[in-house]
Amino acid sequence: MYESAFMAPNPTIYDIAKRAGVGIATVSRVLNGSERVADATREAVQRAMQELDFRPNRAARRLAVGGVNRPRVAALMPFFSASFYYAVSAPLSAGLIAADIDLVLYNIQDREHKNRVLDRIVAERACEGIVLFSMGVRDERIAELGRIGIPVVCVDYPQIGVPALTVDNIEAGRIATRHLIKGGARHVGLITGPTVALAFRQREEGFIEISGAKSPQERAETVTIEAGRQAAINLLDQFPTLDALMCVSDILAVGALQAVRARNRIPGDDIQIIGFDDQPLIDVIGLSTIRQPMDEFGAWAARSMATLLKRGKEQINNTPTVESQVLPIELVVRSTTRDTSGSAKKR
Amino acid sequence: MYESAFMAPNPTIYDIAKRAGVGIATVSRVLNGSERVADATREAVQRAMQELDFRPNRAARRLAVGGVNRPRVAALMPFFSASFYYAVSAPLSAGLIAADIDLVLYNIQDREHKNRVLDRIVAERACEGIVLFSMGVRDERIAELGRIGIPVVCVDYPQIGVPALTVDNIEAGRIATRHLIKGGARHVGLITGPTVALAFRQREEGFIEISGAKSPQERAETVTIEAGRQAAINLLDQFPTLDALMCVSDILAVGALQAVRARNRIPGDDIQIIGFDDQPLIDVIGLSTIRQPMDEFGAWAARSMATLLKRGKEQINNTPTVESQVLPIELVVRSTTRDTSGSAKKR
DNA sequence: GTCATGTACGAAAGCGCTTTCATGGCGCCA
DNA sequence: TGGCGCCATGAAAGCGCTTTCGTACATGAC
Repeated sequence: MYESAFMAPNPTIYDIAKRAGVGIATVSRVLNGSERVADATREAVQRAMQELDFRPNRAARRLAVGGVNRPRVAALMPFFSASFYYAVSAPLSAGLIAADIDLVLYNIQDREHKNRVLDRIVAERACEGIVLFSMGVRDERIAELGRIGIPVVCVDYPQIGVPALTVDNIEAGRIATRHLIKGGARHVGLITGPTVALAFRQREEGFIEISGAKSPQERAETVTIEAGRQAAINLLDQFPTLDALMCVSDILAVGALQAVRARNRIPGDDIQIIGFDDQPLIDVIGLSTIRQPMDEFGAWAARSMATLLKRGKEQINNTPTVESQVLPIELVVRSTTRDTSGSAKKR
Repeated sequence: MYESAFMAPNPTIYDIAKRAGVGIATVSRVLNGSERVADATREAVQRAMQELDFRPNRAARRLAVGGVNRPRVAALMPFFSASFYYAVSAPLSAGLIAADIDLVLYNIQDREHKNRVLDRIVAERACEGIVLFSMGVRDERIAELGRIGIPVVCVDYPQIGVPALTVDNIEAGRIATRHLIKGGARHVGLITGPTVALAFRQREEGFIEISGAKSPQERAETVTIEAGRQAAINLLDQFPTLDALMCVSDILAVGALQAVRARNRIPGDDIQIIGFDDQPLIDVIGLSTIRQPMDEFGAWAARSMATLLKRGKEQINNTPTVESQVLPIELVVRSTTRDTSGSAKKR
């Protein structure tokens, strides 16, 4: 396991009782702040607890008090994607609360971290369900989750044998690229993001499909405005004829926007820029983008989990009750691209 | 308690075993996907589970498997404040993960919801610690939390007897208002937000202190761009001489910005606008604002919790080890106000 | 000094599950 | 046909805590 350095087994109330020379009932009373304990005794117990670095076992406690067995689902989401974070987790949280399910949130930092978290969840039976956002998972683990009856759903990432909600990111990449070209672009460039995210890789794929593999591209290693700006600067300086930029995320696009302005070029006029997601505030910035329904991601995950948890037994019977879905995306034309087709939504 | 309608006590594996005519060990094996069960038996057990709507008790399970006793802290944060949400919970989550503490997130919808959640946490010993964001709590409950040894910290909201991290929102309100006046404003208006948030009320208070109680004001009932826009429209139409707007949140200010433009007035020129928080992307929008260090809010909460949990025993001894702090705020002048004092930060 | 009253505390019985260990039935080889 | 081993299964022992119940002792009234 991946536990703290010194695996000294936690002391129990028996250890405390022995050390303090009292019975376990008394230790328990001290633990729960009961009045009916002599001061001297209480102090002795507290000293013992301190010396042994005692910390009560929550599971045992709950078992004993008979606390309600409220289900708990773990949401694993990548740390890098700020845009996702709020838009998705707010409705997720709201939906789960409505279904009386607790949400344990894990901001996954990297692949190794993800594996650790999953291992723990399995080993400790820490949660009744798992929502995976925008990431890959080793199949064996998923299988194991299924075997011990922990339902899993994926969002923004397909996983065999698991209900998933996704959008067609390849198509989204195509649409964005075509839009730029229809708007008159002759030389389009790509700013892409960390390869961990399948969505980014797929948007990239759609882009290349339309614009050709030799189109200039730059990869931002983080999804930040600064990284987007830097990538755009590189691209712009290296390829002066560039007249359009597709960025695989709005945040990167905002950085690109700044870079373009810094180079005294006019966004939407002599150079087009498009992003992805349509995250909050992007509209007021005026960035054209491909919208994906991020709040629906969260809401769907909450609904699906509630369903799966409710009929946990059918799940055991291999009768999945939640279907995978592919949500439509939408081109949103604002001021950083030229609107050519009358069909595109103008905002 | 606040449990599901029909409080039929959950069936246990004994009930299942009896119904299926097997021993509890077999039920357990089925539950854990063990191979060593005859198909017929497995099916019988599954049927019984289904019929009785069995769902395993997590606490018992964890007790039995001896899962590690990783501490768990609950974060209660209000639903309305999108700006807060990401900026604060990302570093909180990161900090807690680093300390190997699980984060259970509750998006609090209203006062009643908050009370319910707190009651449950106390009754079920669901968490080892609690972080309260931007909200009020009945004192008795806080006291009770202390008695059973659950540490509490507050962020963006002071609470007697609890370490808290706050900013001086009254002073922030004063600073913003003075800045507008120094920039030449003769007639300043206020757009404030839901009264649940103490921070809003305090910024309002600072505003009134400087500008006088009879200054025009409008209250947005939600913290959304649209609500801010509407409030600004009302104000602008009702008071044509208004030449500055203080909005208690950036989001409201963005709405106000749109309203101002819609009325063909020039932000930063014939009408100044200032917001609060300096949330992500606000800089690229160019809004002047009072920055509060939101990521420090989350980081502090994580650090404090880790400390408090580590020395849970001193806590019992009433030796608090975490001190309350008041963080400095900062005026950030951008394009929607006039920069008069050379001291203000220009971005 | 006796008896009622109270108070501090320990023994022990669970809470619902996992897991080890023992058992009985069965197929298989000699 | 006897003996062997294997497999499915049940009995029972915990996991660490809370809580009831009863005991021992101290206190007060008479």
